[in-house]
Amino acid sequence: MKTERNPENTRHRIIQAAFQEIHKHGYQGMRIDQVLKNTGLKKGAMYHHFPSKQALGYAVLEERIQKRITELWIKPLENYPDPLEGIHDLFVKLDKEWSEDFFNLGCPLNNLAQEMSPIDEGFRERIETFFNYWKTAISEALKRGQQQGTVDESINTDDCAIFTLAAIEGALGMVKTHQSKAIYYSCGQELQRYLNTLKTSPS
Amino acid sequence: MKTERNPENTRHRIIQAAFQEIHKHGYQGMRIDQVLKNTGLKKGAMYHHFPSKQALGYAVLEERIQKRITELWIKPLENYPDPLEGIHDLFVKLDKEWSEDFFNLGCPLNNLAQEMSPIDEGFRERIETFFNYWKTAISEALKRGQQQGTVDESINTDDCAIFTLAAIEGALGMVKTHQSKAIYYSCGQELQRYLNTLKTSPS
DNA sequence: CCAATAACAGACCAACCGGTCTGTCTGTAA
DNA sequence: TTACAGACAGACCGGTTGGTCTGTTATTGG
Repeated sequence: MKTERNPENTRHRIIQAAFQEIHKHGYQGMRIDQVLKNTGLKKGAMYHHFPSKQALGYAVLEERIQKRITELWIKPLENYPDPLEGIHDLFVKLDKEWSEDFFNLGCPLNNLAQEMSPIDEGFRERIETFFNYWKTAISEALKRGQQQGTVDESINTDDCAIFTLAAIEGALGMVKTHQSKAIYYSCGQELQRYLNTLKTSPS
Repeated sequence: MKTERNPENTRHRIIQAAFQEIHKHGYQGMRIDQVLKNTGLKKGAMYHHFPSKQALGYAVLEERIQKRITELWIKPLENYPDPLEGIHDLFVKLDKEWSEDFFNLGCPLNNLAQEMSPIDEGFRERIETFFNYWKTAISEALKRGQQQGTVDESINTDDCAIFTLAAIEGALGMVKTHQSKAIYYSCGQELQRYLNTLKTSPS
C-alpha cells in the first residue's frame, strides 16, 4: 500500500501543528522543525505549501484562529434576543468549549496581538481588522438591544463593545498568569455587573 | 582621561537597555548582542553582572518593571480617600506619565505575563506574586472605602480588584493593537461606569 | 499509456545567538 | 608600591534555525 497523498489535509495538518506551537510558545518561539516533527512531515512539504514562516503564521491566524472565534463568539451572538444576556452567556459557555490547557495558554488571538503588534505590521493590520469586526458585531447587537428596549439608548455602543472586549481578553490574561479558572468565574460575575449598567434604566 | 568605572551604573544601563528591547520584542525576541550594542558594552561586562539571559530577564522584571508599577499605581492609591475615584484618576493620569511609544508597546508587565507564563515557571511565579500584590492593594483600598461609606459593603473586594486589573490590562492591550489612544479614553469612561456600580447604593 | 506537474523527502547551508574563556585594565586596601 | 580582586574587552564556539536545492514519487490531464 502506497502512502496516500492529500494536499489539503497535509496543509491543514501543518496549520494545526503550527497553531499549537504558536499557542504555547508564541509566533517567535514557534520552531518549524518542531511543527514538522509533530506532523511527521519534512521541510519540502512545508515549504511547498507555505513560502515562509511568516506566511504560515498569517495562515494560522486567518484560517484557524479568526475562524474559530467567529464560530464561537461572533456568529452565536446573533441568536440572542438580549445582547447583554448573550455576551455573558457566551462568556460562561466558554468554560465548556475550552479545555484546561486552553485557559492556561490564553486567547490565541490576543496572544498574537500582544506579541506581534509592535514588530510585524502584517500581523497587526490583520488582527486590528478582525478585532474591529468583532467589536462591530457586539456593537450591532447592542444597537438591536436598544431598538428592542433592552439596552439603554443613551450609551455609545462602540465604546461599550470595545470595553467588553478588553474586559474579556483581560480576564483571560489574568486566568493565564494565575493558572486559576476561579478567576474566570469571578471576572464573569463582575462583567455581568458592568453589563447590567447598560440595561434600560427605569424612569 | 581614563574611562571611569562605575559598576552600579553599568548594571543599571544593561537593565535599562534590556528593558527597552524586551518591551519592543518580548523576552524571547530580545537579543543580548543588541542590548550590548545599545550600551556600548561587551559580552564580558554583561556576563560579569548577570549569569545568564534568564537572570537578566528576572532582574528587568523585578528591578525595573515591578518597581515602576509600584510607584505609578500601587503607592499612589493610598493617597485617595475614595478608592473608586482614585482608580479612575490613576488610569487617566497614565496619559501624562506614558509616552506615545509606551502606549503602542503596551504594559511591560502584562506583555511578559502573556509571553512567559506558559513557558517559564520562574517568570510566571514572579508575575503572579506581583499581580497578587497589586490586586491586594486595590482590594484593601476598596475595603477602606467600605469602612468610610463610599463603597458598597455587599461587594467582594477581591473579585472587583481582579476585574479592575483585567479591565486595565485589557484596555492597554486594545490600545496597543489599534495603535489608538482614543480607545484608551473610551475605555476609561466605561471603566468609570463599572466603578460607579461599586458605590454605596442609596437605600 | 504517457508526459507534465504537483507533492513531497531529505541533505545541506549560512547566519545567528547564547554562552565561555582568557586576558587586561582599574580601583583599593594594606 | 604592591598585591589582589573586581570590572570589563573581545575572540571563540557549538548548537540552533529559517530557508534552499536537488531528487523522487504520486497524481492527473490528454
